[in-house]
Amino acid sequence: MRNQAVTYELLHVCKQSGARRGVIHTPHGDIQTPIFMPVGTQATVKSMTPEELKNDVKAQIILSNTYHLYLRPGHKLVEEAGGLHNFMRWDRPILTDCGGFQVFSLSDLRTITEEGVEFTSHLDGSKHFFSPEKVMEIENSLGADIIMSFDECVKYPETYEYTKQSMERTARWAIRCKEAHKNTDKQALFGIIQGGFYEDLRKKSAEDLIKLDLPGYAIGGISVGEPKEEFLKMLYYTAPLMPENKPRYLMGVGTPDYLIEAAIAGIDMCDCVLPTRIARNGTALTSHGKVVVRNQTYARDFTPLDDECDCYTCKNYTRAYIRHLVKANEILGVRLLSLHNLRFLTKLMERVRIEIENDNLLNFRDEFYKKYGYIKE
RNA sequence: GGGUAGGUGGUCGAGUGGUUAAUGGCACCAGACUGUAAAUCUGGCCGCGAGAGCGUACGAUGGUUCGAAUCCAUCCCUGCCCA
Repeated sequence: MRNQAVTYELLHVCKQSGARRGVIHTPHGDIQTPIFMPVGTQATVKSMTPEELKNDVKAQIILSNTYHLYLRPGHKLVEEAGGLHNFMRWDRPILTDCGGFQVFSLSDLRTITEEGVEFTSHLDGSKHFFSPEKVMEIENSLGADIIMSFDECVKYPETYEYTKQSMERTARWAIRCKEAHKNTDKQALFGIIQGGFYEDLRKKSAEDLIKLDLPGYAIGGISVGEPKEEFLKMLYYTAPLMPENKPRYLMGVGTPDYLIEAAIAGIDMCDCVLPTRIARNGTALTSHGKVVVRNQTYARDFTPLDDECDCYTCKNYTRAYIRHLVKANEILGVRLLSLHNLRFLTKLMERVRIEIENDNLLNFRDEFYKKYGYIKE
């Protein structure tokens, strides 16, 4: 094997749950896993500075997005700026998503063929074409430590036939991505397992991609609106199909319960926009469940968002004050809530890592669910 | 004192004889949000009722009319202009 940009080191397997405790080595430092990765689509985790992400959230790696940075400001510009790390002043690892999710969610603006995807810019209506080769060119310019191969994220529900066709095409695109990817010593290309909610397709997708011997693998196309039991079924089916000696990434997962389940299934990395999005919409994640702090019940609540949280927001501000900021449409409200929600999830994963080391993750899950207010599955 | 423009639901503001419990914005109340076209979107927002519906409402009072927030009279109040 050539000198790989990214490698995985397994430290411990939880005897109770089978969850993995590990380290991912990258050109911009190590990542302790399992981990939650904040999303910074447009080269910024909305409203957060890199210092806040490092010192307060304690984020080890963040995501950014091929589709959005290609359209604006343009990947060549980012390259000129010295790459994404330099451009946004983030010196820890970055992962860029390939735009496959945008291909899926902006579906009325695109046409998919074997060659690639023609789409219309949501910014100015201009026509563009993404092929696997083009996506690699962009991701190479951006320079993230981990880059995702170009895939199609199929919606839920979708027919067996279409899902099969799409999954096979995604596998063919992965081959082309691997061939087109230039900076293998600096950037690790991860493959994305698709196959919708059909076990045989998931299995086939995993097999096809594993043959490519990529440095890491992701599960895509779940957590797209399906019931939780469907999600869990696919998660627990697919994760064990993935190589044990490489990072396993579950894309787009986000809620505390899903993150814990992902760890138990043997997943190392998750990302989600949820904490920052619901922050902007006036909601906090807490150890006692979701708190819609914008609601009137908190108008005179002079306690922190979460009494167990160690974040800057919780150490300094009350629910009443944050509610006031949110109601008054003050930027600080968005920032304080974003910071808290992100810290809540990174802290949750810190705890998950400890519980794995202590072979106690299942007990922790039950405790967490009880306190959070989830009904145990 | 004279002239003039006005007084509409929490607020701003449409409506100028019937399809008006009354457009819209804001405020307010709640819900949603999972590889970010999201500081967004959806619903509610006079009272009672599960509902059909009933009751009350467009400054006040009195009228015209089958029917008035809309027309008439008087009164009250507000802005501006002139003395």
